[in-house]
Amino acid sequence: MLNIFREIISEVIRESLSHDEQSPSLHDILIGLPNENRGDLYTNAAMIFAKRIGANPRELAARICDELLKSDFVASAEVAGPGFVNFNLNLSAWHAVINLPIKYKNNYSVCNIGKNEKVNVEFVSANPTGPLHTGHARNAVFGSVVANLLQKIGYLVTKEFYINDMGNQVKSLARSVYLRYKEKLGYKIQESDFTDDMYIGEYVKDIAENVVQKYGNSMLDKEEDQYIEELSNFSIKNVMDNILDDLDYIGVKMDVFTSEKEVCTSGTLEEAFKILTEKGCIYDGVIDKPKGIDIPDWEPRKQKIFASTKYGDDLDRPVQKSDGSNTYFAGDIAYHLDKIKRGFMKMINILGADHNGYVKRLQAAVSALSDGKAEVSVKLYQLVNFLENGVPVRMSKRSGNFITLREVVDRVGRDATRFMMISRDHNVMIDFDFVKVCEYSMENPLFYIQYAYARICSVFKYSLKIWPEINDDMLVECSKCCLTDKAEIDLIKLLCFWPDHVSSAAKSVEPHKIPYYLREIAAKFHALWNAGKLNTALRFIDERDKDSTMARLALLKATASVIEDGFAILGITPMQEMR
RNA sequence: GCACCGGUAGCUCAGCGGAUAGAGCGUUGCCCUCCGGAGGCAAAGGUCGUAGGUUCAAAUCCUGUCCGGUGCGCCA
Repeated sequence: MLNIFREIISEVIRESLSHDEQSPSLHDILIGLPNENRGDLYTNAAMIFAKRIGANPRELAARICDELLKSDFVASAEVAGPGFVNFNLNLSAWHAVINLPIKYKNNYSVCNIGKNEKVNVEFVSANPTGPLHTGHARNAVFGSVVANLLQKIGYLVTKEFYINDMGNQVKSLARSVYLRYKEKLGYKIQESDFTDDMYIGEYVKDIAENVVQKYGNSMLDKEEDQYIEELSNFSIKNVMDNILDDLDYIGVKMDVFTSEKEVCTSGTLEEAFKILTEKGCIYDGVIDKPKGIDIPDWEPRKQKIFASTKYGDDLDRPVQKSDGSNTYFAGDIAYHLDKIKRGFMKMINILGADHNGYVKRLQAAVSALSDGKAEVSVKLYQLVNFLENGVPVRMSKRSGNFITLREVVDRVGRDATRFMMISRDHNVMIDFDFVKVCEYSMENPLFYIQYAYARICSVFKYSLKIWPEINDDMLVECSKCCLTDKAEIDLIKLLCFWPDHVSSAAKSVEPHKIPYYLREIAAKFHALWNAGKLNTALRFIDERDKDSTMARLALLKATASVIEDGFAILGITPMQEMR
């Protein structure tokens, strides 16, 4: 619907542009809801484009008004202030909007801004050394919703998990499992046998049990260098199975898992080094000591370094340690080359805010590898603070007493967890209060939206008892002339902007806009519900008047459809009743 | 020292170039002959951390500055 008006406005601007200038795309034209008493819709396009055209904004606005008025949908239009165009629609325009979500269902918000371009969304990518915890929960939900949104606007999305199955942490895991394994077989093990880098969660004992099942006591007499490889692989497999279950538990399904080890042994790493060396941005040198922080045992060390400052980083970064082995960064460079080779020119990585120092070097590497053709956008999300009725829950990773993703979901449910994790801008810390998240109150927007949906379902249940024959096609076809009240039109306006909001949330990678908007829709619905109590003419069901009931049911159907679409994006199941 | 993020109503947060800055909670006062009151309506409450700058227009963009969080050589 809004695009009809965008076309008209765009046409006016196009006529005024000289031929060599690019005409504005429809997405560049803002149409919004103005404040009360200024009309139904407004656009600032005249002011935005006046400068480029060299025209007077008010004159351009006047021309836009003239063209808008030619549309059957437009009742009136006027220039206001420095060049705003405010315009009002005929009721028939709003009534036509109602049909769209009913007819197109989840496709109502689909568009093709992405033009089927491939996008890789890498998220979670937890170390395979233990179960997912709370930080991963935010990561998982954020990543999956971003993927859903990008899909909506026409990108071909691949959801990917990078398995860090190399390096010391994997060996530590194997050593930890080995200790528990010996314990299972009757050896006395002290807590002090576990060094700081080792893992002491209960899951380590579970893996050890599996080792006993599979290997019996055949591992017992082996030296570390004999068991470490076998046990690492076995442990990683166990932990990854667990992580997959955890992801499933929170409603996340990955498309691709890529192993760091495979990337690093497939020749991609050498290829990446070759490309970067040919570009002259790999050299042997010494990193300067960072200023302003104390590193007591600092000493200069010669190592292989990537000149990431050439591509906007603050410091050059080592790709090899002084003993000649590769750093984690080296593997990650190879991994991103692998993504590029698989055809991803657009990549999104979801990382915790504690990785902020890593962003620039990664972008530098991708830029260098692809001559600036590929781009990786890193979305950092802030911490989640867990509270128990306002009191912070203490966590310590070392003691193994951190909260796992599974515990959170067990406690408050999958939908509540997902909603809470996605309801804030990723740049903002979340206070996740176990008590409040479960409350049935206004402090819990999820409940409020679910309640709206359940009420709509309830109305349909009731009305179908009276007229069992009513179906979606009839709701699309029926006359909506009786829908004239402000409360009704207000709700329709919100439904009208739904596709706009989805694409704007997707383009800016800001999924939290979805829950906020759904809350607004729910609020308008609840207002309408209550309006029917004061004014019986506004009640949804009038047993003596099937026609006006159908019109109202159509509005409710459209509302329910948008809520369903929004929940699908968020990965949440709408509830038909709240009991 | 440098980098990234935040600083908007008593509290938790939206808004991120547009016309009188919004919502929930909390406070105060109203609304059930109801298709689910687990709701709704209204009032009070703000020089958008601060100082400059750009613009017809700044909470929004730029620069400085203050406060809070995070990170900064062979951890991955």
